[in-house]
Amino acid sequence: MAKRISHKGSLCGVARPLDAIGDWWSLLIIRDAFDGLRRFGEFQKSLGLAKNILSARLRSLVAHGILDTVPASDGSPYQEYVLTQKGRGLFPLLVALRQWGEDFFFGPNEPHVMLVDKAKHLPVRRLELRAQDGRMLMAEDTEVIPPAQVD
Amino acid sequence: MAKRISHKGSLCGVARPLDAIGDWWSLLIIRDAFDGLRRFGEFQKSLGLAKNILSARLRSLVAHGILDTVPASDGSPYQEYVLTQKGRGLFPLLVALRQWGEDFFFGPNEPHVMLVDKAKHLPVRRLELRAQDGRMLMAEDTEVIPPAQVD
DNA sequence: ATATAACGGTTGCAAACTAAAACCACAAGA
DNA sequence: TCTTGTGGTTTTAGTTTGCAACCGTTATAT
Repeated sequence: MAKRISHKGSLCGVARPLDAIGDWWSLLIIRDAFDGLRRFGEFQKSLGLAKNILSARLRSLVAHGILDTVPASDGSPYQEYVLTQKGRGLFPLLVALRQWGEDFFFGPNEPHVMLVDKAKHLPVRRLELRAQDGRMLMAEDTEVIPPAQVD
Repeated sequence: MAKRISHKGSLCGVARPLDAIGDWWSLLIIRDAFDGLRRFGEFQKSLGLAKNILSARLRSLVAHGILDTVPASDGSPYQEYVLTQKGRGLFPLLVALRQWGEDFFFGPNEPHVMLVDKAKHLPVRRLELRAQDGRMLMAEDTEVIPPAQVD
C-alpha cells in the first residue's frame, strides 16, 4: 500500500510521516474527521471517492494508528472511525496546509471558509515558527543538524 | 497529472494545495530545496527516485509556481530549481510534518535530525495555533465557518 | 581532434496502484 | 416479501510508477 521507499532503510523525519499520510485522500479524510465525520458513508458522501478507495484508505489510516475504529455510538451495528491522539496531532499540519492554500490558491477577494476559534468567533492567527527565546524564524533562519551533533 | 478531483468544481482550502503537493515525492523535493539543493542531479542523488519521475515532479512543481527554473548559478549551462515565494510559504507545513513525524514515528530515544535556529543553535519551538488574543488553540477549540457567514 | 564520461533529461515497457461499477451481506422499513 | 440504505469486497479497466536503456549536450582526458 505504501509507496515503498526503497533506497534507505530508515526514513527521515519528513519521509516517515509521508508514508502514512502522503497520498491525496488521506489528509482529506483526516480533515473530515476533524470536522466530526465518523461514518464510512459520511466520508464517502463528503469526499465523493470510490468506496473501495475509501475502504483501503480507512484501513491504512487505522493500521498507521491515525484512526481508530469504535463499535458504534448510536444504535447502529456498524463501526465508526475516530482520530487517535496521533491523528489529532496532525492538526497543526492541517492548519498549515489550509493557510498556505488560502495564501496562494485563492484570489484576493475569492471567498473561502475560515478557521475561527469557537470562543470568540475570530479567525485564528497564522502559524509561526519561533525560536526558544521567542524570535520568529523564517526558513533561512533555521538549519537541520544531524543526530550525532546533538552534543 | 493531478488526481483530478472530479466531484466539485471548486476545491476547498485543504484540497487545492493537495492538488499541487499531494503526492509522495513533491514535499520531499521541496524539503531538499529548503536544504539548498538546486540541481536535478542533487535531487536525484538525495532522494534516489527514478529520473523520469523526478523530471515529471519538477515540471509539475514549476507549473504550480512552487519552484522556478533559473538559468544557472555557476558556469554550467544547465538550469537550477529554486523555491518561489509560494514554495517558501510551505515552510510551516514542512515543520508541522517534521514535528509530527518526530512525535509519533520515532522511539523516545531514537536519534533523529533536529531543526535548530541558526543564531543560537537551539531547537525551535513547537508550532502552536493561537487565537487573536494569544490563547493556544486545540483542534476542538476551533471550527470552520463558510464564506457567506463572515458577517 | 577524438574518445570518454558526466549531466539532464526522454522513451519503452512491465509491474503496481487507482478507480468506476457491479456485486454482496446485513438490517430496517413498507 | 420486497425494497431501500449502509458498509463494504470483487472485478476489471485505466493510470501511474519505476527500472533500464537511450539521447543530446558539455566538460575532461588523450
